[in-house]
Amino acid sequence: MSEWKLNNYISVDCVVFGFDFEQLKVLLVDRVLKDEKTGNELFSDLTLTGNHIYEHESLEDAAARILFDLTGLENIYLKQFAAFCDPDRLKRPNDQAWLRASGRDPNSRIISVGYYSLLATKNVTLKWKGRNVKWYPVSEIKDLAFDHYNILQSALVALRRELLYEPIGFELLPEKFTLSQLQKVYEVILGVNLDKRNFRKKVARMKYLIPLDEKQKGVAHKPARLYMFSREVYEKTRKEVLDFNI
Amino acid sequence: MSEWKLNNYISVDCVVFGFDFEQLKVLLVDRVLKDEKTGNELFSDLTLTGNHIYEHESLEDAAARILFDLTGLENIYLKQFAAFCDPDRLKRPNDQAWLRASGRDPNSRIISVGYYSLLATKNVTLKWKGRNVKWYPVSEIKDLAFDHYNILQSALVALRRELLYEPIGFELLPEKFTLSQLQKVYEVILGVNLDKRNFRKKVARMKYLIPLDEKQKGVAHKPARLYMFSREVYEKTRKEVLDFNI
DNA sequence: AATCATAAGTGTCGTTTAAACACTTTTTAT
DNA sequence: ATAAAAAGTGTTTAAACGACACTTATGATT
Repeated sequence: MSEWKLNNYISVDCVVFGFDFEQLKVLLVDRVLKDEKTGNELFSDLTLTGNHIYEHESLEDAAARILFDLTGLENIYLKQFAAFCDPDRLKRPNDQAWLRASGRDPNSRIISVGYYSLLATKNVTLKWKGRNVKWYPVSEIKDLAFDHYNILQSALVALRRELLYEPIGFELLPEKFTLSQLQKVYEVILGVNLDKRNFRKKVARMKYLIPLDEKQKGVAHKPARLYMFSREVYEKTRKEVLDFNI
Repeated sequence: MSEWKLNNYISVDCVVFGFDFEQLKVLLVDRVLKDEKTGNELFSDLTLTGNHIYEHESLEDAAARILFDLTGLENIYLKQFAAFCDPDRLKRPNDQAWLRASGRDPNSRIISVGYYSLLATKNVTLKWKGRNVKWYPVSEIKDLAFDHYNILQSALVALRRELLYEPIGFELLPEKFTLSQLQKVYEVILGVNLDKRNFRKKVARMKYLIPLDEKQKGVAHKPARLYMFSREVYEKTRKEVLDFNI
């Protein structure tokens, strides 16, 4: 057993969550491996969006870069949630073939740090035209390449927990949103049904949720009032709000 | 800017928290650098306990190994809380000298994954006799080597948060403990004073806190009833308990 | 043996939050 | 004009929170 391991590679995997007012989605890349000579497709599966880090780049910067390359957006909500390091995490046959085909030592060890980010899908125009990147409903995903299914599940757990205790639901919505849309965020991510009146009573206590003098337009029902999230109010009041749920 | 970075080193840093019924403490190593020729001490400062990972070892296993080497204990509570990757995290003069003296390229990049662990100091006999490892009160620590002060603060934030939402206070106490000792855990870590009667009402609702037919001995006051934590009851009831504090 | 010092242990009340529950209103589409 | 769709709104009961003070059991001291 060597004292420590050289040639560990560090990569960042981004679990890019998106919300379209109906479902929680995640950005996945279609990984296609073709036979070098014949050009026949050997296999095709899906991966999270990820990349190795540059030499003078922090993990956070690498994650932001990946997101920028995908969406052209900056200052997206990004949260590191875990590091993945199982020595056998890239040892499945497809993954080994993929590593060989892309010129990497299939025995090298790649440690990956996971970030999740939150977006409203309608804010996003996917930029990474060179590859096949699309939104997929999280609930329909059965398996992914590498250990990415595991990473995704781990991101989901972290997201649920974060959502329960921090105001991050807004990050999955456009700047202006309705209370029903916000409620749906909680319902979809936590997998529960919430009572509309109780939900509204609860959010009414959140000072950082600012009602606007503006309503939905073009909907075939009573138009809802729009709200926005005020980060300033949140930062100001977060210390007061800290209560100890022992 | 290279496509990705070779020769990243991965290490694990363990923030080993201990509790002695009075204070929160942390295990630190006295890092002494001596001049190669004269043997004079060039500097001495404190680091967290950490190590590089072995070739076929997961991060979790590496953290458990470090803990075992320190204390001889297994199955200690261990929680990964963050990865530290700032490209300049080892660039202070002492750190550079230390890396050179220990035969490492001072320009190599070391990415460190942080774990914190929880122990009752009275359960522990420190084993790592070769080096100077001791408990230090967390509240008295002003600076540490490398970016370890930053890592420690980050561990503290993670610990406080975890303590608010999960029953981990027990991990800092002996198997059998009194309610006042448990209350003290919360008070010290969260930095608050709690009302004894309200605290007891609250913990009375925790089914996994088992009162024993046993009392403290040898104390110069009314002896307290002893309790223990039941992991089985906790696992059974945790799903019921999940409520959504939206 | 009596007293002291120390921490354990215990209950009430007013306030806040949680959870269950149904109807009216406003808009667009037909 | 009417229908369809989602917005918006209040009450009641139960549980939890937060503030607050005295009695009890033990070992130490005299």
